[in-house]
Amino acid sequence: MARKPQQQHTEAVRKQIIAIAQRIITKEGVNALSIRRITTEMGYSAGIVYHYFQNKEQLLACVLEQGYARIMACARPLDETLPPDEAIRAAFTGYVENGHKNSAEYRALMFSTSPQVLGFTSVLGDGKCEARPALQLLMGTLNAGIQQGLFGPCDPALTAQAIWAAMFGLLARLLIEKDVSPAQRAKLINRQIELILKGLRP
Amino acid sequence: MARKPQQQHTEAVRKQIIAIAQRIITKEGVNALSIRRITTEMGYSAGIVYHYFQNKEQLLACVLEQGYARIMACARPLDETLPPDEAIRAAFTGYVENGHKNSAEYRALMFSTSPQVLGFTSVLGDGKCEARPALQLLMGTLNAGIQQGLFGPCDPALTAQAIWAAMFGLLARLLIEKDVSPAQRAKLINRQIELILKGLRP
Amino acid sequence: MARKPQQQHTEAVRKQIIAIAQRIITKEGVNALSIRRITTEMGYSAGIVYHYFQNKEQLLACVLEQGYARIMACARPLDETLPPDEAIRAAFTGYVENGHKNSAEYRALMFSTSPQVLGFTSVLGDGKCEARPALQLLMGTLNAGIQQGLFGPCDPALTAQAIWAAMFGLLARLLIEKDVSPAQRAKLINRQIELILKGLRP
Amino acid sequence: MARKPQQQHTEAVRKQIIAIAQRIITKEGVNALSIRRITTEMGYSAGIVYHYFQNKEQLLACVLEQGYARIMACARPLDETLPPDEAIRAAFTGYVENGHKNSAEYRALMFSTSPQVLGFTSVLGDGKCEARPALQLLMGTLNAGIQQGLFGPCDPALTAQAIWAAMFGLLARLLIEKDVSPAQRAKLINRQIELILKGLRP
DNA sequence: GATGAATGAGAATTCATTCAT
DNA sequence: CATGAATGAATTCTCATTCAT
Repeated sequence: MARKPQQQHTEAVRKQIIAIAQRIITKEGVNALSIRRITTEMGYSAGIVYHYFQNKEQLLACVLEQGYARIMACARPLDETLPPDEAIRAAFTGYVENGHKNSAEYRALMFSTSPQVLGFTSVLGDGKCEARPALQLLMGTLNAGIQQGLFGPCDPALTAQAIWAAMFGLLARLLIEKDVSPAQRAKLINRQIELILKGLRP
Repeated sequence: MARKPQQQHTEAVRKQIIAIAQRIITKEGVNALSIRRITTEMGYSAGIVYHYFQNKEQLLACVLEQGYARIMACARPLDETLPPDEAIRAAFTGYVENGHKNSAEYRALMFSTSPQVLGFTSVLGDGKCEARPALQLLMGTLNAGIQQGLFGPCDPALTAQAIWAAMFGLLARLLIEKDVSPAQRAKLINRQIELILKGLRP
Repeated sequence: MARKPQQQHTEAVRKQIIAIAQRIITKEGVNALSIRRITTEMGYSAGIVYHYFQNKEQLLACVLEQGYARIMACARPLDETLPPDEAIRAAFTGYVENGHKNSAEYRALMFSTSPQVLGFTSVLGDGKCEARPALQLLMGTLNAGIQQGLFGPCDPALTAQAIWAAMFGLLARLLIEKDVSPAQRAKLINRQIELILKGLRP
Repeated sequence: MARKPQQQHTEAVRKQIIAIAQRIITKEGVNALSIRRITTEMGYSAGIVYHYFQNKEQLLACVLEQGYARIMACARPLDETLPPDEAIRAAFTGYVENGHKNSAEYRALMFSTSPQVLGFTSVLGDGKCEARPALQLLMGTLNAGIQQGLFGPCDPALTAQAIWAAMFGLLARLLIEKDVSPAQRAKLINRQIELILKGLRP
C-alpha cells in the first residue's frame, strides 16, 4: 500500500533528473551538462544522481534515448494511404521542420558518437535498414513506388539510406547555421525533396 | 631594422601554436585540446598563448580557419574539362573520401556553431552561393550542364546548396558512425551521387 | 519458538557479511573494502550492515578477528614429537609460507593498529607470552630445548618474542616487496631460521 | 638578479608542501594525507600542488624520499673502529631507537608498497645487498668478523638480509603495538641483538 | 616577448552513514 | 529485519585565465 507512492516518487525524481538534463542540453548543448548543475537545480545533493544512474554517461544515454523517443513520436510517419512520392514529401517536410523545432536536442542526439546513442541512431551500416523502423518504412514506400512504376528499379536499402542521409544533411546544416530565414529554409527543403524524388524517377 | 626578424619570429610562434593545436584536434578530437597541452608540447609556458590570442575560443577559430583552408586545398576542385556530371561525380567522391580521412578535424570544423567558424563554413543562406568559391564552382557546373541539355532547368543556387547538403549529410553520418565498412561506404557514396545526378536530369 | 530460526538467519547474515568482506580484503586489499561493495555483492542494501555492526571500523575488526582465527588454524603448530629445533624450523617455515599465501589478509591483520585488532595480534608486551597461545607453545618448546641441552639457558619469554619478531620481520618484508623470487624467498627463510637456531645454541 | 629570490621562493613553497605533508603523515598516518589538507593548511589553493608535483603519488614519493634521507642521516652508521660485534650492537640499537622516535614517518616509509618508495626501501631481492649502502656496510662488517674469526663462515649477503629483516621485524612490531613499555623495549632490543650475535658465532 | 606562480571554479565519483518507512 | 532515498563531505585532478616580474 505504501509502496506505490514511494515508487511514484522514485520514478518522479528519476524523471526530474532526466528532464532537467534534457533542458540543459536543449538550451546550452551537451557540453554544458554537469552532474552538479542538474542536482543544484533540483535542490538535491550531487550524489543522488548515482542512486538512479551508474554514470554520467549512462544518464546521458537515457536522456538522449528519451529525446529520441520524443522526436520519433513527433515525426509524422510515412502515410501509406498517399502515393509514395507524396508520402515521402510529406514525411520529410515534417521531419526537417520537427527537427528544427527541437534544435539543440536533435543536435545532441544525432551528432553524438557515444556507442550507446549510436545504438539507436546509426543508419548507414549494411543491414541497418532492417533494424531501424523509420528506414524500414521508407524502404517499403520505395518498393511500393517501384511496383507502381513511379520509381525506377534500385536497391531499396541503399536508396533509403541515401535519401535519409541527404535529408539529414540539410537538417544538420540548418541546425548548425542558425540564421537561415524561414523562407529560405522552406525553399531548401522543397528543392532537396524535389531533387530526390526526381532522382527516383524511372 | 630589428623589427622584421622579430615579426618573423612572432609569426612563427603563432603558427606553431596553431599547428600543434591542429595536430591535437586531428589526432584526438577537439575536446582533447587544452592550452596547457599546446604550450607544453611547444616547450613554452601557458601564458604565451594570451600574447597571440585573446581567448581559447579565438585560438580555436583560427585553427579551424586554417583547417578549412587545408581541406579546401586538398579537395579536388570541379574539373571543368570533364562533362558536368562526371565532374560532379569526381569532385564529391573526392570530397567525401577526403573528409573521411581528416575525420576529427573535419568534424570539429563542419559541426562548429561558433560564429567565427560559420563565417567561412555556412552555405545555406540566401546568396551564400556567391560567397563560397566551392558553391560558385558547383553552380557554374550546373549551369554548364543545363546549357548542354544534360541537366533540366532549375534554380542553380538552390540546387547547389541542396546537392552540397546531401553530400554533407552522407559524410557527416560517416564520421559519426565510425564502423561503416569501406565497401558499404563506397556503395553509399555511389548511390548518393547517382541519386543526385538522376535528380538533375531534364 | 519462532525465534530460533530467526536467530539462525541473523547469524547467517552476519557471517555472510564477514565472509564477503574477508574475500574482498584477501583479493584486493583492505582499501578496496567498502560497505556498498559488501552489500551489493550480497544482494542486500547498504543499510543492513548497521543492523549487525556499529561501524565500518567494528565490522573490520570482526573480519580481521576471524581472519586471525583462520590463519592460526592454518598455521602448522609446533610439533611436540619433533626435537625442539626441528619443530621450530618446521613451524616457522610453514608460518612464513602460509602468510605469504594469504598475503593481503595477513597484511591487513598484522599491520593493523586498531586497538580491537591489536587485542589479539600484539605480542611484544611484558607478559604477552602467556596470553598468546602461539607464543606459549614456542616458549614451551624453548624450555624443552633448554632442558635437553639443545639450547643454552635464556629468558624463554623474551626469547620467544624475539624469535617471533624476527620471523615476522622477514614475512612482513616479503609481503611488502612483492617481487622476491621464490628461490630467494626459500633461501632467506632458511637463513633466518638457521641464524635463530644457532643463536639458541648453548 | 631577480631570479634568485624567485627561485628561493619557489623552492620554499615546494619544501613547505613537503614539510606539511610530512607532518600530516607523521601525526596521523599516510591515509590522512590529502591535497586539500596540505593546501588549506598552507593557505594556498589546491591546484598549486600540481605546479610542483605531477601527482599525489609523486608528491608522496618525494615526501617519503625525504623522510628516508632524514632517517638515514640520523641512523648511526656502523662504526668501523669497533669490533664487528660491538659495531652491530651499536648500530641496531640506534636504528631501532631512532625508528621508534620517528614512528609514523618510519611506518609510512617502510610499510609502503609504492614502487617508487620500494625503489629505495626494498632489501630482500637477490643482489639488493650491493644496491643498498646500509646493507653493504653490514656485509662488510660481517666479512670483517668472519676474517677475525669472530663469526662463523656464511653467505654474507643472505645473512645481512636476514639480520636486517629480524631487526626490522622488531621495530615494525614496536611501531604497531604502541604500548610497549620503554623497559620492555630495551630488553627486547637487547635480546634480539644477542640472539643474532650468538647466531653468528663460529 | 615570455615566464611561472597562483587561483578559483568546476569536473566526476565515492563513501559511510542516517532515517523514515 | 530490511530497504532505498538522501546527504554531505571528501577525493583527485584539470583548466582557462591573470599578473607581477
